[in-house]
Amino acid sequence: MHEFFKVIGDETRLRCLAIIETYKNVCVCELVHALELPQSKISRHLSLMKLGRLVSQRRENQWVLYSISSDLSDFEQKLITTIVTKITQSGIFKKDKEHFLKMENRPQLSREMQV
Amino acid sequence: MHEFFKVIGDETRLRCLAIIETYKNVCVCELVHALELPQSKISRHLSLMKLGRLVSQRRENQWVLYSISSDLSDFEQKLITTIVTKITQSGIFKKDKEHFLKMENRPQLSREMQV
DNA sequence: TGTTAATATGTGCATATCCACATATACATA
DNA sequence: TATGTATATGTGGATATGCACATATTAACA
Repeated sequence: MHEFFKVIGDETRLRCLAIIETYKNVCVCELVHALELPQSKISRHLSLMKLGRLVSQRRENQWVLYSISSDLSDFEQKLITTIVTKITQSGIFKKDKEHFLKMENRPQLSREMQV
Repeated sequence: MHEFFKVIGDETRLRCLAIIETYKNVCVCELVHALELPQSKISRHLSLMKLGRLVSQRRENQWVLYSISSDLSDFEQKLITTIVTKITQSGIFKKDKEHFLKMENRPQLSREMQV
C-alpha cells in the first residue's frame, strides 16, 4: 500500500498521472509537451509508474501509449479518480492541459475521450 | 500535494498514522510497542510527519502525544480516513493494534476514544 | 538502405533517504 | 540533587532517488 503512495509522491509522476487519467491514452511525446520536461525524464518516470503497476503501456505504430492500469483494485482506482479530480483544480495542471492541447501536430491516437 | 503522498509513501509512517488515527492521542512509547521498532526510528518518522503537517504534537507530563493535525484540508482529512480504514483490514495493522493493546503499564493519557 | 521521429536506457554525479547506535534533553519523583 | 523514563537528535554509513547528457532501439517511410 505504501508503494502506491511512494509512486505518486512525486510531482512529475502526479502530473503525468493527471494527464493520463484525463486523456486516457497518452504517448510520451504528448507528456513531454504538456509538462515541458526532457523526454528522458518523462520516460523514466513512466517506467517507475509502470513498475508500480499504476499505468500500463501498449504500442501503436511509432508511439507508446500509456493508460491507467486496468488491474488496479477498486480502492486504488477510486483513489486515483479522487486525487486527479483534486489536482485538476490546480494551476500547474491547468497549464499542463493547455500545453497538451496546444501541441502542434499532435499524433492521431485512439483515445476514449477528447477533452 | 505530492508532498503529502511522499510522507505516507513509507510503511512505518503509514502504520504510525493508522494507530494515531485510531487512538487519537498516542505517545511515542506506545508506537514503539505497537510497531516493535526502535524508539529513534519511530521518533524520526514522527518528526517527518510533523514536518509534512500530517500530525501535531503536544506534551502531557513526560509524554509527547501525537495526533492527526487539525489544520489539514477537508480533502486531506478525508483521504486519511479513507486510507486508514483500508489499512485497518490488513494483517500488519491488526498485529500493531494487538501489540498496542497488550502493552504493559500503558500510560494513562487523555484520549478521545478507547478502542 | 538511409533518414527521421519516438522512445528507452547507460552512465556518472549530486543529493536524499533510511538506519543503527550512541548521546543529549526534558520531565517526574525520590 | 540523583535516578529513571520518555523523547529527540548527532553522526556516519549504506542505499535509493533524481537528473542531464549521450546513445541505443524501434518503427515508419522515402
